[in-house]
Formats: sequence, structure tokens, C-alpha cells
Amino acid sequence: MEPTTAPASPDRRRELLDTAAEVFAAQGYNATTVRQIADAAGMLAGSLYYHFDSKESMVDEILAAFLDELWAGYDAVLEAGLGPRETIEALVTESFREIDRHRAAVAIYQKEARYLATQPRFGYLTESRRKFERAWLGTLERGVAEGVFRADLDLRLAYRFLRDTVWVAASWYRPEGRHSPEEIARQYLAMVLDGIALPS
Amino acid sequence: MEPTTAPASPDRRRELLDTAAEVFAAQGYNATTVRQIADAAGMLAGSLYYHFDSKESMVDEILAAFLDELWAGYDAVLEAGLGPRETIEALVTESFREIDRHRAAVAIYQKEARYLATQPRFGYLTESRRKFERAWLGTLERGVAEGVFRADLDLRLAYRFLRDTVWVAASWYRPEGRHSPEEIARQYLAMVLDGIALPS
Amino acid sequence: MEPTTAPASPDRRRELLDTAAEVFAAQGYNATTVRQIADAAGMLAGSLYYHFDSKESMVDEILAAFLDELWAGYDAVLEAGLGPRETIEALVTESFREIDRHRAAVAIYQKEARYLATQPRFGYLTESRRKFERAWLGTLERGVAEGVFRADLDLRLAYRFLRDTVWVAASWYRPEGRHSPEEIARQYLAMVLDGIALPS
Amino acid sequence: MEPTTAPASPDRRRELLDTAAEVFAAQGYNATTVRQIADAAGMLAGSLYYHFDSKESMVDEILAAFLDELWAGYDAVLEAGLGPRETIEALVTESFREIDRHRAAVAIYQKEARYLATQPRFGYLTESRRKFERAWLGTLERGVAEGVFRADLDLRLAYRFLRDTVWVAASWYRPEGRHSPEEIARQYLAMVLDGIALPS
DNA sequence: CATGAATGAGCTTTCATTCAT
DNA sequence: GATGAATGAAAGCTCATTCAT
Repeated sequence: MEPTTAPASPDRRRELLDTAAEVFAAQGYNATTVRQIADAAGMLAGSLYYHFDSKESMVDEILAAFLDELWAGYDAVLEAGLGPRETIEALVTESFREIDRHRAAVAIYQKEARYLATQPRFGYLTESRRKFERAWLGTLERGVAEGVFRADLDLRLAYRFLRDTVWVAASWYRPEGRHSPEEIARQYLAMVLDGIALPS
Repeated sequence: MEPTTAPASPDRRRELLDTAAEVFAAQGYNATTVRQIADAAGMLAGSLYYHFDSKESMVDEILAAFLDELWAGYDAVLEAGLGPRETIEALVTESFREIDRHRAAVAIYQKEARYLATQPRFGYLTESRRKFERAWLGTLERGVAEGVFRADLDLRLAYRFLRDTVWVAASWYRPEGRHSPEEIARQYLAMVLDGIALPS
Repeated sequence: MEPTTAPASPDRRRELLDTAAEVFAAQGYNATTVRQIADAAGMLAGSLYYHFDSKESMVDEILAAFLDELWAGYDAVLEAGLGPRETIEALVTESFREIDRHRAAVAIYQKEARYLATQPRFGYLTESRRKFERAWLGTLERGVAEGVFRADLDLRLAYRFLRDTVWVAASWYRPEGRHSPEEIARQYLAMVLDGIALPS
Repeated sequence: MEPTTAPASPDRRRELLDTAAEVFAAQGYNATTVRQIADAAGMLAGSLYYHFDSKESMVDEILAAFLDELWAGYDAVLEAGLGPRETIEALVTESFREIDRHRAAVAIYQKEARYLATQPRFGYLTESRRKFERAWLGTLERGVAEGVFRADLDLRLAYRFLRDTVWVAASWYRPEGRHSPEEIARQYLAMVLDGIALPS
């Protein structure tokens, strides 16, 4: 019979951050008030400041944790020595898994990254974006060189196409939905790699 | 005896709305203060209220004007009696033209529609989203029925894929960029219809 | 028949700063709320922010204006080529005049300078204190060298004695009081220069 | 069976009060947070409330203890039947000894007494000030009557001059400094009684 | 005795909006 | 048409204080 007492500190933080992420994702960072987060967490606005320095430091922690995990997955893929097509497949699948696990964080990242990145504190967002571009664009270039991808495309356009295509899914994805992240990845890859048209 | 120096009122409104749209797109609706808009327009915050009822009515007018124009184009395409593939091609091209003309409005729509749609005043956003879905999803279904599009796809997924793919472009598109909207449309269609992979 | 309209901007600022100075002097900077200042000025707390950036910038302006005026007077004295005793007399008189004109500002300076000086923004307070010390201590040293002042004193102690003696007066001085600033200066100088004891 | 490790409670209180006094003196009562005191004492803010009722009761105890000790010394001097000049000398010396022993408390008294005295709880501050005035002013008057002090001074001014002159020293005094309290008293008395100027 | 977590009141500040001129 | 000054509501945050453990 568990006592209904307060959980230990790091767990509590995580709990609160998850709550905050949900609210941020639903309403937008700026449109979310600290009071709304506190309400959702069942406490008073001021009480949040026992755990966090500021509203800003909450998004900060949410985004940083997400990017850490994301890059752990990406790095594993990139160091696996796969061919270009298999790398793209693995990156897309990894991305949808990340969306599945951290939907709220991904949605926040999508909507607020550009705005937040203007502040020095969030410099790592810009950094991450660059690393991201190098990884995807590099793979595409390799694929063209190796004759696996079409040569008649503007690769920067293709990169943006891929990137957006994957991440925007966070805005509508629901974990309890019909498809598993792997299934969604498979469908996306089918479209991205081979197109929606039947070869005539 | 009207003085000829005073600018026609509707022009001034348009001018101010364009300015506001630019700022909204750059900073987000909530993060934008009325004063920032006024600064950008070279006037004081209070003076904007001679032209507009409220900050809300500014986004309202911006979005409504954009959607009006968009649907004029879409409706023309949908009533032209084209085949499914040609319809998709025309809709995508039309969309990129719209992005070219109303980049700021499209960017605002992308970022804020979900949040704004919760208010009754912006009910037309939800309505438009539904019409949108009917148009695209219907065309896809027709394409599958006619054997022009692949039958092994979850069409709702494909719809979202198409929709996001096109509109997210507003977040990075720059009118002075390398490619014309038609050229971008062509590239996107190449990827979407036939995939980025070379047929093996 | 004057209309009871709002006065022009720079005057209004001065008015508000005078009000603020009075409240700060009476209650202490930290113990004073922006609301109290606004109340005293007959407006709402938020309205003060039309005129000033922050509570801090209010003290800043108050103190800076006071020190500017003070140094104008001091510099005139120091450049007049007076003997040490006459210089001390003139500085003391000038100080009491300043207390008479800017009682609140002087009181704030006395109570809050040390605390405020820890912030970079108020660096000029430290600077002013140093300049102050050079002026007074230098005059005392000159006086000892010329045989006008006693040689058996620790001059740093004497400097502090003089300095405090003069400025603390701001904490009890009332402009409508019995004595004019010049008369108070005369009495202080009598005590400081010749002592309160009768020569035996 | 009391464990011998637990420190006697009154000692701990004293220790904490000394710590608190130091912080209050350095930052001002209002600008000091309970947490800063707790930090300085190596405990958490809430823990202080095991020892004290409130922040207010801390200053209260600090000031009351200081005034108790001060008046013990003053009363001894006043009842010793000394002449006016010797009384002044003894009071000044006693005061500097008090500054030496309770620098922080004296500094707090100097800066905060006026503000605190507005609350009923600190009524003894006002009382003490009155007693103080009677003691010093009475001695001065006696001195004038007996021909020991100059008759051409406004005695209320002289009183304030003496009072401030002595106590403000608490704001710069450092116990480890060059001069003993007795030496400082001697120098102050030399200035106050006989002036800084050489008799011409 | 001390901690960890929370409360609740109040603070400074922001900002959309109003309105007399 | 625009300005200058103000309003009022609400925001983010601070802090003395409480209390179960």
C-alpha cells in the first residue's frame, strides 16, 4: 500500500517537466502562463520556483533533454557504417521513435526553436540544427554520389523536404494512435523514397 | 475639397497589415507586442487603434485575406476538371505561388492557426482546414481509384505528408531566393510523386 | 485661469522623481513599493513605467542628478584657489545648501549608496566617493602642511568625521526648520574647527 | 539522559543571531532574505523557524540585546557623578567600545531604527532615543551652565552633531583596524572638544 | 534539530487598450 | 490621423512562513 506522499526530488522534477511540456506543446510557450502549468501540476504558481529558476529554464531543460536523447540515437545510426539509403531509413525511424517518446518536447522544438534560438542561453539549438543539417545533407550527397538517389534534385531543397516531413508529424501524432512509430516511418519512407505515384 | 496629400485609407490599412504580418511571422503572434508593430510602422502604439480594433483583429484580417485568395486559386483548380495527378500538381504549384505572395501570412497560419482556432472568432480557420482536407484527400482517393496513385498507403498519412510538406516551406522560403515558386513546386512534385530514390 | 491639464513631459518626469525621492527617503529604497510611489503621485503603478524603465532607474536618475549638481558646486569651490580653512568652510556650506535643496536625494544617498554601489549600473557612486575623499582629505593635508590644522590627528579619521558630520544632517534636516543652511553650516564649522569646549 | 553532543540552545541562538546581524548590517534589513541568513548559517531557510518566530523577531532580539548592554554602560557613567566634560568623554568612549563589540548591531540600529520604530513592537527604540537625548542634551546644558562648553551654540544642533559623529563610525569601523576603540574615542574627543583648527 | 516541499501574499513589470488633445 | 499619458488586468517571480517527515 503506497503512501500518498511526495516523490523524491529528481522524479518530481521530471514529473513537473512532463506536465509543463504538455502544456507548452498544447498552447505555445509564450501563450502558456506559469499558473497554467502549476494548475496542471496541482500546485500554486509560486511553488514551481522551488524546483525551477524560471519558466525559461523549464523549456530549456525540456529541450536539452530531448536533444540529448535524440543525438544519442542519431549518433549510433551515423556511426553504424550503413549505406545512404539505409542511413536515411534508420534516421527516419529513429526520429519517429523520438516523436513517440517525447511528442511534447518535439512539438515545442518545432514551434519555438527559431524564437528561442535568438537568446544566447539557447545557443545549443542553433548548434544542433547545424549538426542535423550536416548529417542529413551529407547522407543525401553520399547517396547521389553512389547512384542511390536521384541526381536531378536541389539537395538543399530535398534536405528541407525530408526534415520538415518527418518532424511536423509531432504536431498531429498521438501515441495511442492507429500506427506504431515504426509503421509510420515505413509509410513515410515509402512515400519519400519511391513517391506516391505509381510508376507509369 | 479633399486634400490630395492624404493617402487613401484602404491602402494605409494594407500597408500596416503587411508590416504587422512581417512582425508576427518573425516573432510569433503572442510574442509580438503592439508596440513592436507600431515601431515597425513608424508610429506610436496607440495610433494603430485608429485603424484597427485590436491586435486580434489584425491577425484576423491578415489570415482571412490570405485564405480568401488561397481558395480563389484552389477553387479554380478544383473546378477545372483535371485528372488526379494533374490536380495535385496544380494545387502544389498554386500553394507555392501563395507562399511567394503571402509568405508572412502563410507562416503565421502555420504557427498560430491551431491556437487561434480555439476562439470562436476564428472559426473559419477550422472550416478552411476541413475544406482543405476534403480537397486533397478526395483527390488522393480518386487517384487511387483510378490507378494513378499507389494503393498501399494510409491515405490520411499521405494527406498529412503532402499538406505539411508544402506549407512548412513558408518557414524558410525567401522571395529573393534562387528558385521561383514554380521551380520549387516542380522539385517538390518530383520528390512527392516519384520519390528521391532511383528506381533500382 | 490655468487649465488643470497634464504638464509637459520633462517637467512631469521631474515631478514624479521628486515624489519618488520623498518616498524613498522616508521608507528606504527596498521597503518602498512602486505602488506607494504611484499612490503618492496619484496614478496607478503600471503608469509609472510609461515614464521610467524600472524602479532602479528612478533612484538612478535621482542620485545622478544630485551628484551632478553637487559636483558643480564642489568643483567651483575647489578651483577658487582658497586656503585650506576657507576651502573647508566653503565645502561645508555648499554641502548644507545641497541638503537644503535635495534633502530627499541626500538621504537616499546616505542610506542606500553602499548597497546600490555593488551593482555595475551604480559604479559612479563609488567613483564619486573616491573623488570626494581626494577633495576633502587633500584639503586637510594641505591645512596641516600650512600649519592651519592640528598635526596630531589621524587625517583619515578626521576626514570621516567631517564627511559624516555633514551628510548625516540630511536625515533630520527639515527645510522649513529654524535655521537656514548657511546658519547650520556656520554652527557646524564652529564646532568642527574650534570644538565645543571653551579654551580653559 | 541528555546526550552531551547537543549544543546548549541559548548558545546556538546567539550564534545564529550574530550571523544574522552580520548579514543585516551588510545588506540592510529589508534587502536581506531569510534564505541568505540561513545560507550564512549553513542551514535551510525553514530551519531558522525552529529557533525564531520570524525575521522580525531576529532584528528585535539583536537590537534589544545591543540596547540593553549599551544602557548598562551609559547608566554606569551617568550615575558616576562626573563633571560635564568628563561625562561626555566617558559616554563617547563607552560608545566606541560598544561599536567595537557590537558593530553589526550598531550598524543595523543606525540604518533601520527609524523605519522599524514605526511598528509598535519596536516602541523601545523610540523610548531609547528619548532617553539618549535627555542624557546627552542634559550633559551639554550642564556644561554650558558650568562654563565648560561654549555658550554660543544651538545645543540641539550640537547634540545631533555629537550623536551622529559617534554612531556613524559603526558604518566604517572594522574591529581589526589600526586603532583601538579607546584611541578612536580619544581622537574624536580631541576634534569634538577642541576642534581641528590650530588656535590662531 | 533540520529538511524538503509547499503556500499565499505581494512585488515589479508588461502590455493591450483608451482617450483627450 | 497621430500623440502622450494613463488604465487595468495579468504575468513572472520573490519571499517569509508553515509543516509533515
